[in-house]
Amino acid sequence: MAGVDVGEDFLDIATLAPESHHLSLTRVNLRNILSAPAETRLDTNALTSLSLMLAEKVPELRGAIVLVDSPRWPSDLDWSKPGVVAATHSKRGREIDVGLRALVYTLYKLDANSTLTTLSMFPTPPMRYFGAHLNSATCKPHLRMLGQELFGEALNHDYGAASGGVFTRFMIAGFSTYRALQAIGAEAYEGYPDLQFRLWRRHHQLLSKQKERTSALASRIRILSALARRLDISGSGQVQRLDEADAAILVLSIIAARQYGAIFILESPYEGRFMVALDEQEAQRFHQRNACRVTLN
DNA sequence: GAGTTATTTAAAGCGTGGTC
DNA sequence: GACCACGCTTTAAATAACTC
Repeated sequence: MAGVDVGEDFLDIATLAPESHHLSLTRVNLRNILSAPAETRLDTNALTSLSLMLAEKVPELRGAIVLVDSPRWPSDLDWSKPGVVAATHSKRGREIDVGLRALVYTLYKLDANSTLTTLSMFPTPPMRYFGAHLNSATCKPHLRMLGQELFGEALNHDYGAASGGVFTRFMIAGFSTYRALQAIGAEAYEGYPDLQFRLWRRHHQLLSKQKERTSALASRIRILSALARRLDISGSGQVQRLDEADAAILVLSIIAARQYGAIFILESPYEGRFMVALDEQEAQRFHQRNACRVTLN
């Protein structure tokens, strides 16, 4: 079982091996795909380099269930088709996002005292956003290498100047991570650390990363430590970064949900699959135990 | 009460300014 | 020069606050 927090330059991976009671943290430097050994460079490519790096640095990932904090593909493309194919199933936003909002809204309606009110998610941008960033002269070399392999000839199109913020540019690394995980036999799901922290915080405060930057990490470490204690898992004390905390909550909340909560899987053939871990109380409100699969569309 | 406008929230990174 | 805090970038949706 593993959780992956995706950044432009790094993947932070939290793993818990079967029967193990220790959480391991690993940071993978994505810029290292530029320096693949010369003897293999001809036979290999950026996505293969990434999967080799993952398999070498985190061998437990082979055959693991992995939650990734990134969407699987641009919002206007169809994941079910090979290559770059425009999606036709949904014109307004992702089905996964709509499904998640409905889930959170239902939980709120079932408990008026719930602190879980609405769900704020940054929308996944369409292909033109990623195309414009990848075609920009200032694009980071390792992102360009990954992007060229992901999108191929679709990048020959003129997407205009890269506009807007760079918030969601990290998703190029996310799309690549799904491919690399697939290549090493991992079963990947999308996950959302902020939602998992809110669902598992119990009486602890969860402070905003944006507004209370200095206390945000401490508030997350308190939630992780409490959860790890309940599960009798060591190693949560290593968490020193927000990225590590995000990776750790993904894996710990899923393990906890398997023991005394419920797991929801939102599945869309066009967008991929999303996993949510519910704490005991929320699971009881839904009269759910173990896992529940919701097929979208 | 209906309609409009403002505010809030998530995501990662970059540039600036202050301190040591 | 290194390090840290801070403000800013985008989008969609829910809600709060406002006018008429």
